[in-house]
Amino acid sequence: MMQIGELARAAETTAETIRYYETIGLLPSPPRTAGNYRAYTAAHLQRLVFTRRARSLGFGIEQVRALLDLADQRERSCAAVDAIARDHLAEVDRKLADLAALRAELDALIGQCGHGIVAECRILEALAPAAPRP
Amino acid sequence: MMQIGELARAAETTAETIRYYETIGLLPSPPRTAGNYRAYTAAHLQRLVFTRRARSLGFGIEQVRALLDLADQRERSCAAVDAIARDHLAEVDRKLADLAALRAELDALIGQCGHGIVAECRILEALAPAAPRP
DNA sequence: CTTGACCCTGTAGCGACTGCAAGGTCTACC
DNA sequence: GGTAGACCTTGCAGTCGCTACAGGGTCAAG
Repeated sequence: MMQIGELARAAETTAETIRYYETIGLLPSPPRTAGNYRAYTAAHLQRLVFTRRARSLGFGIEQVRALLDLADQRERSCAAVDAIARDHLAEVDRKLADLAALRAELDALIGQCGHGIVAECRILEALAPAAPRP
Repeated sequence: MMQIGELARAAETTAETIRYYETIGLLPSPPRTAGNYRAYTAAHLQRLVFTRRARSLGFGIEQVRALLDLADQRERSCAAVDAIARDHLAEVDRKLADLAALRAELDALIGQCGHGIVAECRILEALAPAAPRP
């Protein structure tokens, strides 16, 4: 039996996060000691490590919830697991593309700076395309 | 003089966002009509377009605030503008690297799925490295 | 018996909006 | 003059995934 701080260290997270996961029903409420402390087992740790790892891979809370549920149904096909992971990969690819496009635009913007005064700054001009040029 | 909906359409945003920018002091409070409607000019539109464009390039609200302040000091050197833009580019590069690393990890995870049952799913195993294998 | 490390609940805050409720105003038409 | 409908007003709650308190309780060591 561990208490919450120990569990947090073991899973490289914080007690606040663990309590948060409990309130949103992502992790089960553990039994309590006589002094009302949460008492965790290795099974709780495994579930928490799973959760933190999925979160660190960018899965959302609801996706993690679905993955945890699936992991409990050991006889089911893992097609649903695969689908969640592929959905998430597609989402990550979308974000990567967006960010790369943004980077290119930002880079072009910076390349235009002539290091003069603000009145002639091409970065500011590029940001405000409707600005009148005297 | 435009009212808020017209300004929103012209800047491709919403009235709610414009009012939000006003409450946080990013955009100035415009004069009001007799009926208490906000009355905007072309200058307001220009400032709003600037703001939305900077936001769409990923600059944070505080960075936009700084850029707007700088744009008003027309005689200053634009080195500060350049610095803000370069800082942001560095931040975007960091995010791109993080996301690319995450993508690679996720891709490796998915490649392991043998399409069997959950009990043997390598995706779930990879997520919970401490899981005992029977 | 006190110190200090740990734990408890409950609530507010972050960023950048978004959505909604309950009401006021303006224009057009009958 | 009445009314429908499009617009506007304020204020507040919700989003996501935590994080940071405040104000208390518990427990082992010295």
